[in-house]
Amino acid sequence: MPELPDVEIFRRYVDSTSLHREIQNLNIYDNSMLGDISGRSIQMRLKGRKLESTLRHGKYLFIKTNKGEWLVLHFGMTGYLNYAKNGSKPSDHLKLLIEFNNGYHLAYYCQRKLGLIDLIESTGDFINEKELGIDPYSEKFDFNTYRKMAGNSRGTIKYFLMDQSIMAGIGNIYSDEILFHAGIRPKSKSNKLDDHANELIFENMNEVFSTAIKNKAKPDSMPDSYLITHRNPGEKCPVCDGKIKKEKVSGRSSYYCPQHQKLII
DNA sequence: AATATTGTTCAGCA
DNA sequence: GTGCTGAACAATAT
Repeated sequence: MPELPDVEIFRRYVDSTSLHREIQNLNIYDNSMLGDISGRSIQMRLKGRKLESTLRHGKYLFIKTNKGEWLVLHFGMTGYLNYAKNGSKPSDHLKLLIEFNNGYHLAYYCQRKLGLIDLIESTGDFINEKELGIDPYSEKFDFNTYRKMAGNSRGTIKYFLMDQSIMAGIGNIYSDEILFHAGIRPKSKSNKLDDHANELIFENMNEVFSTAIKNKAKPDSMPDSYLITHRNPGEKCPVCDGKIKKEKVSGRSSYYCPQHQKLII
């Protein structure tokens, strides 16, 4: 489920646990998740180094080493991090283990192996190669930029929000959440939305991100007025009298409330 | 036993 | 080129 807010939580987690300590040992347990580099090479290049800072773009987490290289982590659908004492029993699906010289380690788990572990020289080049669009949770992102992009897109608003080459970071869960609060149905046409509708989406996008991040991106900690814990067909809408509906949009199961979310075509 | 999850990438079609 | 669908990738739950 790791989308923008989840990865932002991971980023802060690394910041508060794993920076400025020497890497004593590093192991990779699955070569199928590597980018254009061998596990051995990552190990050799990171041993004895320190992690210095972090950066997030969309659903990607970049961790800079004191050599200037960046460790890249993508979490696919099931990836997560855990910082713990060495020797503590590792869970299943351990893919990467970074042991520090203070007796603790940072572990990366990924059950369904759809993530990525990589080591790169330049985050800018990486973002270009992956054709990632602008990160919607950044200073540079303003309403005018958003409005222009939405107006130029001919597909559904759901497709637009989830297209990583337009904006990077929004997935199935949070696109539904944003549209739920904006009161617009997922199948609405992106370029048919007027300024008011676009403003609603833009505002709620920020609201949803900051709320999710504030609550550590844990579904159970989110306000009850959020869709995230009510993603069941037929369940009562948490903000009106409607009933939650499920519909395939852009290849994904999309949940919305037909009562308070308007279809704009 | 089939289906549904979750995200990315790619093939194929209009 | 754009929009969109469906498949593949993996592993698990219902």
